[in-house]
Amino acid sequence: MRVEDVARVAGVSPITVSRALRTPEKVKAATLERVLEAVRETGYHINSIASSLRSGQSQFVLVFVASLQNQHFAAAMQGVLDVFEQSRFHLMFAQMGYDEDVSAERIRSMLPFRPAATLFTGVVRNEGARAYLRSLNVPVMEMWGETDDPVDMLVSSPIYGGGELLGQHLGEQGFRRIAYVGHTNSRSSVRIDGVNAALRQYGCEISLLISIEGTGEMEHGVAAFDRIQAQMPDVDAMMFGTDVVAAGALVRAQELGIRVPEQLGITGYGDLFFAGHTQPGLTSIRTSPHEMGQTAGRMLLSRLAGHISDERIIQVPVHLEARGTTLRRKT
Amino acid sequence: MRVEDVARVAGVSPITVSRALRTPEKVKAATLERVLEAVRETGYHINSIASSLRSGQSQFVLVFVASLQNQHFAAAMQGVLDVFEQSRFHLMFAQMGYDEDVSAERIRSMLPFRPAATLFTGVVRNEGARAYLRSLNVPVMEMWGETDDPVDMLVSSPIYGGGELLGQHLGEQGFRRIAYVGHTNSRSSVRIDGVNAALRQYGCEISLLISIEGTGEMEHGVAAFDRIQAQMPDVDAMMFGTDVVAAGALVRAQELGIRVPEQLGITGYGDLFFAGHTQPGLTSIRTSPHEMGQTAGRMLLSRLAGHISDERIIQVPVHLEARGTTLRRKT
DNA sequence: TTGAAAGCGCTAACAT
DNA sequence: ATGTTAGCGCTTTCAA
Repeated sequence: MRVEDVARVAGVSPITVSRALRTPEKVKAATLERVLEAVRETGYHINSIASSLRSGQSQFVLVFVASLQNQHFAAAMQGVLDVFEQSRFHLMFAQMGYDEDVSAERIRSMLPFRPAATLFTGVVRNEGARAYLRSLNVPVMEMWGETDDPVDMLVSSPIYGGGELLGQHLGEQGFRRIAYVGHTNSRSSVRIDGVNAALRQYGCEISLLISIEGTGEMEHGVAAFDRIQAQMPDVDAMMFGTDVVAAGALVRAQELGIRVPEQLGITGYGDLFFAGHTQPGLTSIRTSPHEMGQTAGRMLLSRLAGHISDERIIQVPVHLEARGTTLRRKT
Repeated sequence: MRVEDVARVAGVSPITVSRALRTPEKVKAATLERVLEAVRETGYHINSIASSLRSGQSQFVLVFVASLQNQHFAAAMQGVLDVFEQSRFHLMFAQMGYDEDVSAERIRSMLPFRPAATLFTGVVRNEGARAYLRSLNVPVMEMWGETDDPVDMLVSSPIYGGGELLGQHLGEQGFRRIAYVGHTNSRSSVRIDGVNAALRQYGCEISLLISIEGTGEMEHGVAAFDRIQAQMPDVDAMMFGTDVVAAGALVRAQELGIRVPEQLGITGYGDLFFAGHTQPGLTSIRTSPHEMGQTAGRMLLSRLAGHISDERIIQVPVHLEARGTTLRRKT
């Protein structure tokens, strides 16, 4: 089934069929009706390959995702899928590492065709890649990163602010000898800065920083717990970059009979499904990844529909979930 | 940059460039060398839109995923991404529901271009869709379902077998009054059949079946726990379709001071990251979703490379992880 | 408002 | 082993 077939059935020329489908307002109502009827009758579906080739505009949105095994990214991508579901666009997935260092070459290799838009689960730091993306002249969505200067649009979670909330809370609860365990790349260091800024009001900062890489697992929390106890016996709070690792540390504390939060405070990040159900409940920062994905998807769709907005940066707020692992004072 | 440009630099005709890239063995070594050098020099990347249009073969693998918020599916998709990373194929993601009832129309709407292959995180039950997929004449990969008759290929997790392992284990540990909480659609009912088959050797079957829908959450486990206790006060084991829901029930049991496993056994399914770390450890079935994704990806790639195998169905084995929530006898 | 002609970039089919 | 010609299905450009 090709436009030609539909055109014959409708008694018009192929180009009129094309117009009826892409820009119906440019076709007389009666003609439009005939064409749509012919489309229904023939079961025609556009060949978007041919369409893309000729028009130079594809219906592909290129999505670079750090890892689908990271629940936050997976949830966000589901949000993006939800939003694009009803649109004429298709999502193509490719991997980027965790390091925000997508090269221009990597992107270019994914661009045998001109994508309608691109989306990254991170900020693109590589200057060559940024320049290349700008030169493509299509909407670019970055997510999660903390930056004042996105290539185009940014939907982010206030990482610095999340750190501040935790630091503030720990300070308020009287914790002073604090260790931090997590990624220490550019993205995460912003969070650490936020923690320290808040803690300074209480006359302290993070005393010990332990760097872990890759996807955090509970075992990492167990190991980090022991390492911290060895290096810093007077530690009174441990902060973890993700809830999963924090949960591992919590289990370890309980094995060793260390009382939480009296002797030791523990915080996670991300407010995963189990955070409210551990014993005691794990203090964490609630981000809203699925909502972030939907927001990013909607912004892209709106832009693809030709709407231009001045709002280039959207912050989806984070919330402190103060629970049993740190609550030791009435507030 | 087009083939023409590369051809000029290499001093050959465009078709030779095309051949050098697609079927290097059909080009003389010296010519190949010159062409590849010219490609490097010009930074040429093939326009796969044009390539697809002309050749009728796209480089798109169409992936229908139930939900990326389901960790098993997300992990599997990451496995697929890993495998396709180095290939010339691109992955396009679309949604299918949880209900294994993808319609032919839904698939057709995603096929304005002819995909090189398709992959589903489930079994396609709809007969129209199955017929349509067969008519496309491209590799079709289904995953997870229990079926003797996949459209083409199937990488599955032995659902019946997983149920059997759990039923056998519970029987052996002396549990007899058993409730099951989970999905009850066609996919899951196979698992329940497996449980019952094993339990029959011990003279019992599942006594109470509670159906829940959608993504299981810990709260569902709490609610189901209370409902079971009310309807079946002499229950001695509760089985849950997913670890998350099981973890909710475990928390509830502890709140109520019910001793696990002495008074009550609890099982999950999926062996999520936390299963070995709850107190006591949660007995579960370990599937290997990331590995399943890689296996499925490799089978597709192999098929796309022209290798034909008789192995249409691959079972990625599951393992019983017997832990504290059910271990009450020396075995 | 509609149509005719041309061509997007590549590769199949057919030569040589 | 390499080249020539033509055309995939659509939509741009230009004309009526």
